Amino acid sequence: MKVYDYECPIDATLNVIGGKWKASCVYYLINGPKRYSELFEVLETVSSRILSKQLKELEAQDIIKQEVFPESPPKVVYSLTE
Amino acid sequence: MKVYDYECPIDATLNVIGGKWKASCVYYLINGPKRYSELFEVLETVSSRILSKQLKELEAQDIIKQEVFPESPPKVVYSLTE
DNA sequence: CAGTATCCATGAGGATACTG
DNA sequence: CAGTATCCTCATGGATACTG
Repeated sequence: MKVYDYECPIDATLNVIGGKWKASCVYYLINGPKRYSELFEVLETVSSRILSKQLKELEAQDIIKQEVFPESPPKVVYSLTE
Repeated sequence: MKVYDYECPIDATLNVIGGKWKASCVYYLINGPKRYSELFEVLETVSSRILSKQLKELEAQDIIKQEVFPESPPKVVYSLTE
């Protein structure tokens, strides 16, 4: 949870959960790891570009982590970090 | 705190504190009522239009309340609702 | 002092099609 | 399946000037 370098804790907080779908992603991942497609479905109106983007940002902030299974078709699972 | 009519609690939450300055306003008001100009100063880089707008929205959501003292120069005080 | 009026910039988010 | 590439829209926020 590297959210240092913020003068303001509120800034830090909103930067983490401020994205339109970020809080929801984290929320769903509380119940355990989910595949990309599962998140995509449960979010219903998100576009794949946006979901992908927000997941990456959450990952960059060490909120969630990604696991790639080199299969065909590919399988990518997201889960919360500890 | 009328935040009904939301299918999603996360939506409700971000709608309340999602504005760039809203959470900060609420934060400063925890220590007691503040005048418009006090909030304006402490926020430093907010423009008056935006501050005004976000305060109104917080008011509309019953998060804060406004008190106007009919003096000259005018005095307007904001505080958290209970 | 506490706003409003105007006008402007930006980027977050979205739709759709395509690919390894 | 899990994204990327392109292109687009619009809300949010901002700068500045003005006013009761």
